[in-house]
Amino acid sequence: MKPGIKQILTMPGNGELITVEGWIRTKRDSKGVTFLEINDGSTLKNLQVVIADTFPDYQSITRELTTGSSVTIKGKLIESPGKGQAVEVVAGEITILGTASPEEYALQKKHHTFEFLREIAHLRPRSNSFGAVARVRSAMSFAVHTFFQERGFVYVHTPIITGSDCEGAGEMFQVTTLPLDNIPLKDGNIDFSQDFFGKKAALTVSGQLEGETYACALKNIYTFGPTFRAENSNTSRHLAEFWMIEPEMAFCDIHGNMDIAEEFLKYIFQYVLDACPDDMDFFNTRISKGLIDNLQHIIKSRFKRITYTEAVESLVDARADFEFPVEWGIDLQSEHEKFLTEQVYRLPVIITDYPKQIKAFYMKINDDNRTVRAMDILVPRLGEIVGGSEREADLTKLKNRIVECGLDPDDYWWYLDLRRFGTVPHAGFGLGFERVIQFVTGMQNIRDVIPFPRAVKTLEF
RNA sequence: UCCCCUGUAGCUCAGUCGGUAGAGCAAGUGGCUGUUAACCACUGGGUCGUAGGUUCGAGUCCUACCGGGGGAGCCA
Repeated sequence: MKPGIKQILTMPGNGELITVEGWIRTKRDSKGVTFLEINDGSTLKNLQVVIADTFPDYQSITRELTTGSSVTIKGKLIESPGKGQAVEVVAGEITILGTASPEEYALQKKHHTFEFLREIAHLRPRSNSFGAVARVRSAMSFAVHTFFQERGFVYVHTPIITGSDCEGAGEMFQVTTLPLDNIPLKDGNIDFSQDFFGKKAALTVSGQLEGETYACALKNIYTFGPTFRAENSNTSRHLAEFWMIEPEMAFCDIHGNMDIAEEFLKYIFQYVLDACPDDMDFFNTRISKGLIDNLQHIIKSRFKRITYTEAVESLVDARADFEFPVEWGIDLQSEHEKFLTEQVYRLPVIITDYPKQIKAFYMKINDDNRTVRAMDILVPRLGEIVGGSEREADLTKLKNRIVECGLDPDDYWWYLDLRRFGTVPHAGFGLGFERVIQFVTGMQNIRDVIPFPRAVKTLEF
């Protein structure tokens, strides 16, 4: 493979003949010389190409070298006499692969808002911000795998299409091949026996239940894949299609669960700082000032661990003017979470032992019979970034909880079998990948950290 | 789904008391001996989101709908 611009920029400017391939970001003319900034996505940085007016067909060729056009340029790599860069290329041979009409090409060399760039999602990866997000997202994906693989976790592919109507994590997108203009009915209800799977199917809202089955065989597993929620939520923190990381560990309790989650987040943060210094510097200076210091501070600190009861006490003691009054039993609202992470602790906070009535049926019930072994990690600005728990391993208690939650134990027959045969204490958590990217990059809107966001009434690309 | 804000040139916005539109950037042309957010001069560019309504007259006021943003709920 020919070296990309990232590599070229590290080479000595000793006159070696090289080939640059990329897209023109800007062109600057002076009398007698034209400067191009070429970007190929390998790095945030551009490579400067110099064209002297002695170049054959100088006038006509520089006219076509507009922002956005694609080129192959052969030339000598030399030390730059200018101040802004160590090396530059003296153009010897220029091939214009594709022009980009300045009157029509939307992504001109000026500042654009993220809202505008969202409307040209097919071109926005050619901008600095979205190139940087793409590289950071890729590095973070790799870090997810290296973290778990280094620790012996098995990567399990849980299904995208699920038949269990009862994962309970949110509204589901239905999957069907039934003709929507002529749905077969039986006794007035939709006859799913005629559908592709012979029963009602949907896109997964979580791979957790399936993940537990593999943890109860391979001990430590993780999933990392797309997840779908048909919630009508329109916020900067929600997507209808997002990527989730869900580790599940057998022979592990809530404390081991918290340890892994904290270690994992710190690992990811450190990895990105090491792997993407230019991009992170860009986010630090252009998107969110103080971002890097904050990440480094978090990496060095121990996350604050408190129980739900302690959290409620501290919120009550604060006597802050909350819109939603605080009392034991309520689910913590955004304002409460922000108060804890931004005012009280100024660090990620792990809250454990929530009231059972505000948490899912599968969480292990504590001896007090009113709280469960849940653990959520809250971070400043974004709120909940991790949700997890030690799972109920006792068959009878789990059955009772299913009934208590108004669910039908028959629907969970295979899930209950995990407790019927060789049950073990186990725990796990789910982590929204895009939220972690938001946190690491400082990007405000979740729709700008995924290439093609899917959200309510949003499916153009 | 609810609350608030918003929609004017390719982009970001201004537009006063209701009198038929303006700036910066981008683009085009010309200039400038090496620029780097280049610089200087000039030029072109508008169905004021859509549909109604009030009015002699609507970018401006009213209503509905659509799009965008922020917050809330739900959650990851």
